[in-house]
Amino acid sequence: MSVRRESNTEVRGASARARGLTHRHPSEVPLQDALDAVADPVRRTILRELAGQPDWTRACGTFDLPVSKATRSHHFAVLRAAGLIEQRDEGPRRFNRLRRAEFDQVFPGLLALVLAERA
Amino acid sequence: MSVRRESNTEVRGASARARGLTHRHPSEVPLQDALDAVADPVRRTILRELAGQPDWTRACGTFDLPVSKATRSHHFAVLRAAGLIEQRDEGPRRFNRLRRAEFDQVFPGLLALVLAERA
DNA sequence: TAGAGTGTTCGATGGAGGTCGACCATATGA
DNA sequence: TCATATGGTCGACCTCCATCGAACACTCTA
Repeated sequence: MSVRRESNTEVRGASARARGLTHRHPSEVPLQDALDAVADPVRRTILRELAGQPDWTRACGTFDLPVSKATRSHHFAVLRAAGLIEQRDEGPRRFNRLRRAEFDQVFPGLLALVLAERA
Repeated sequence: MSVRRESNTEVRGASARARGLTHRHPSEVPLQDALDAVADPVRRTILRELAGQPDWTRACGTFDLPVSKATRSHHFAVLRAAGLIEQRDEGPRRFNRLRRAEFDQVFPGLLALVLAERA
């Protein structure tokens, strides 16, 4: 019998993993960081795939990317730091959401260029 | 007496230097190149300075940049290849013009973000 | 509690590109 | 023809970052 066992779904309070998740609102992101984030082709692929489906339906591992697991994780961290995506843990998986409106308000047109890219 | 001496102002036909000038219309520029061009802070400084004054009034050497002559020349070549500027020789000097409308038509909003940057 | 699945961290590596000094090319004017 | 000024080219260097394998951390289920 453990003390203070809340629930296995972690409804209340962040899990140990989620606590390490540092998000950044687009309004706190320098243009330099936004451009750097968007200048990488792998990251643009992530953004486009993410835009093609509803929020919170894509875990990090479900993206079709030509890189290793470690590199993939790195790219998601960059996108998070650039205010381009939001992440939420659900069990062992980490689901993603494109911060479309927020990002577009700070950097109007930039995300649209990425999503319109035929690649 | 040289044969076929046109004029010293090179009104007709390009000068030897100008002939080596390879321009690229924004419509032929991949998004990757546009983003790479704009992701460099020195190049953004050039674009902002250029936007602050009328076309064809700024020679390459008149920009206040924290880099050497060689590096400066490199940056102008990148901007030219990205369809962001147009260059024209006038005597020994090379004058610049921001391709604002053309670029904005292909990459709407991108240049505006750069010019709005407070830096 | 053991195992499987998902994702991160760490250290190392390789390549791309920004940077420079030196030299070269062109244009103007004395 | 020479001197000066502007700008480009070349080769070398160096830093940053994308990349990887391996090990680790967390979550769920048996």
